[in-house]
Amino acid sequence: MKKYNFSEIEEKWQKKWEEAEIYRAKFRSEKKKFYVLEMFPYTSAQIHMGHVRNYTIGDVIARYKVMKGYNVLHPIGYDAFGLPAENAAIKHKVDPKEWTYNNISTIRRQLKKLGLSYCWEREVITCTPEYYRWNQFFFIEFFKRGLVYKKKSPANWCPSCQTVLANEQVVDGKCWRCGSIVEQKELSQWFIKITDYAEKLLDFSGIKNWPERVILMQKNWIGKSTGCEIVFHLVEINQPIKVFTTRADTLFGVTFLAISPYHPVVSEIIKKSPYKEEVKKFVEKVRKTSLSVEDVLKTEKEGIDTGISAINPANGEKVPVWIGNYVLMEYGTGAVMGVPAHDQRDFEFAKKYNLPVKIVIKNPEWEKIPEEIEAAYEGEGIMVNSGIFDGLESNKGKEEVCKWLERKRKGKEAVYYKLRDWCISRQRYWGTPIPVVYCEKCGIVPVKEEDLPVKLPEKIEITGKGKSPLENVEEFVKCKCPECGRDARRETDTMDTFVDSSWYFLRYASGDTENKPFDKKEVNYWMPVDQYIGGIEHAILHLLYSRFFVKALKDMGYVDFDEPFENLLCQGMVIKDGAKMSKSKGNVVDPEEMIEKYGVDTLRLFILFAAPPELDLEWSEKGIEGCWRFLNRVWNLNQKISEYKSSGNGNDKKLEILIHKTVKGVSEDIEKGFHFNTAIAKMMEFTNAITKMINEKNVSEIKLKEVWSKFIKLLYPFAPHISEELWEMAGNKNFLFFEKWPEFKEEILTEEKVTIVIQVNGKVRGKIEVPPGLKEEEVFNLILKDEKIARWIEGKEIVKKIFVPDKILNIVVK
RNA sequence: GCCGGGGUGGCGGAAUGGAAGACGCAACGGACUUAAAAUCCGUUGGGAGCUUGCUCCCGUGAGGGUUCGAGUCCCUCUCCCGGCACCA
Repeated sequence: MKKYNFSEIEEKWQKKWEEAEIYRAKFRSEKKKFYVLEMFPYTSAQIHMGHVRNYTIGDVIARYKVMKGYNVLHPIGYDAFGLPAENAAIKHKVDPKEWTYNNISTIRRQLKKLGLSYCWEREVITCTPEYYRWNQFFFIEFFKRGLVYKKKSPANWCPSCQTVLANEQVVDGKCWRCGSIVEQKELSQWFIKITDYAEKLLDFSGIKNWPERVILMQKNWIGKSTGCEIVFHLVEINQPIKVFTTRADTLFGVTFLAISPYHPVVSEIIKKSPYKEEVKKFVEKVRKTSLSVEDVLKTEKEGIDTGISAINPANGEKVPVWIGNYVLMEYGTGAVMGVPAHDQRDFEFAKKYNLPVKIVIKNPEWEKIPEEIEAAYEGEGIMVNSGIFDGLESNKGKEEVCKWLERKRKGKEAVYYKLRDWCISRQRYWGTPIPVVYCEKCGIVPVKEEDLPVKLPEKIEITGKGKSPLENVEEFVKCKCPECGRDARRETDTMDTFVDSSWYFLRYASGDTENKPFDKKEVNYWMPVDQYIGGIEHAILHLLYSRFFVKALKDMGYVDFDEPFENLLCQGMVIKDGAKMSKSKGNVVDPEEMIEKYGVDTLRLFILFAAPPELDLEWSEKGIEGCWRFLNRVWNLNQKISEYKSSGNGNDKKLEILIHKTVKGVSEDIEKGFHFNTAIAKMMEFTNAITKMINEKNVSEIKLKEVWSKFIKLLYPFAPHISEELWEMAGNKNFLFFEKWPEFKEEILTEEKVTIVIQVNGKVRGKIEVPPGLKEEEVFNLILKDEKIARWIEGKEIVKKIFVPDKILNIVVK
């Protein structure tokens, strides 16, 4: 008997598939399409098990959908710009481009080894001028419509390296390379106005099936809150100041105002404050401290009395104005009303500085208003000490106070979002140059469309010192103003790589990309992506930015749909010994080694079988051996079947039911939630059962061969190489890829016999084999003859019987 | 703190409110072999009983509830994982 020689088989079919170009996607408007997409790999390293899992899931779906008759698009590309290339350049003196392309060729070779059904002709590499040119094009389109703008914003700055650091390069508030304390430095940076789309991004009605948690995470990230904008009056400065609150019902409990050290009015306050020096010192101190997340949390609430006072518009009361380090400038109005009795932060602040606590909402659990409280009461209640609003429910009070203020022109209803504009400036080399020119006369001028792309200069020196590597490239910086033609300077910031990944899926979906970002007609045909697959780590940024891009492009008339990804599957991590695979833990399993040892089909099968896609997958060498054994059994069974001779046909019907059951099970497992693990289990059950039947020699060879060829088709999306080989061995000349997925008939599934479970008082007391479709009475009469069951009913009063046809009979006795 | 998700054999994991533990791994027994590996055939949640292949009891984090019947639905608690977090 010939042994299962996986390496020979896999090499053979990968070559044949490539030669026949079977995966090339074609635009065919009359055919129903299916777009399967996996998040493209970052070109910083080799392929790891996480990628194998991601791409295998996509590949099964793609192959299955083709067999189901869809016109499938299944592309791949490389996320090729970004920091790692530049870091490698600094560390090992290699050219970022060379480094990136080396990695790409490794990754491409690995992907091909995995036997994935990609349309390679559509490969996208984001660091090519052919691609990033369109990043620049869209930037300018956005610019024209006021969707990009420049503003000062703090950036992480390492004073020793003299460079800007990305958030991930700041470790414990220190520079990852030299360990100096990272400072915040105000830099003028480019922003995309994603906040204009906050409301549209909160609308998920165009999405069919995303994990609930991803939608939730996006909603929280956007963070819409409806409340009231209230105008206080600053007495000594004689100007108004706005605060935002979601609890206008607590307005009468305000005992101070707290404003952010970054608030524009601070300079005015310093001028008028009786404690000028102290206030100035405090503000400077706060502004110096690092803004990293951990630090902010650790920082204790601190503030300083400015000596300035404000008038509460509700009751004309004068309250002190403080500057507080806990007031964010980036959210709301940069100033908050302090209500210690009903806000825990304000409470802590008030306790620390001995500010009064005034209760204006009565907790229903209180019998009377307490003299003192130990914590703020943030719940609902009845309004007290609130003038005309006394006795009103706080819930209603929120709106009533707001309306009342509106009539007095001292406030209005307002909506605020946590979402901030998207900073796309990177003071880095390896990215898309921002296509803008600075002219002394004309100011900020976008590069003309016909002059795109603004090419990234090659072979430049990257030291990691100084602001941006591009600033030192004279030929790049020096240019002419597109408007007036005078000497001008080029922008040296490059774009965030999230810009690249916000529309790559549109580029894939376009056959013709010669002189345009994509072909509208083709993109409208293929899009939206029917199934997107990737890691949960992109739940917010990448997915939100892509949604924004598509919505903005729709508004600009480039596309006709408004969601990029209709269905999303977030696959779990591949872990070993309970931890994510990583070099530092030394628990990495190299996919290529596994392919060498067991073959791709076995690797794919194991990775699909070991856990459902959305759960973490524990790597197990023993587990992969189990899948290896399964494929060998399939291989050996195939030989047995090809040599099988028998005239018996007693089990033909049973075999027919078995294959229909398997087809149904596998199809449904794929359809509802991609339960590949149970689909594979069903195929294993099938082979176990068919083995027995072959040994019994009671099936006809015609039936056996017919059923077996259906099974090979089921196996194909999971283990395509071996399936294709078996298919050919059976004498077929065509590729399995173009075969129709087997169908099942429900009526064949009605078996000759069903097992009815007999329960007495809900406990299983027996089971009987009967022909299907028996009535309750018939079943009951049968069990009376069955001693084992009957003795549980004997001498008891039958209260009632519950009967589920062909399934269960439960007899309730007393 | 807030918001999600989840606790099922020795392990990975199955179970439209209807036989808990499919399938795989590990383990054990047997066949083949001089022997081992590989392969094939069995057994395998825990406990008790005897006539040794059958009977009964217990069992899905803990406690309660709904139901003829709960891993599944409801309530309380507990532990684990993930996200967010001075967002006014």
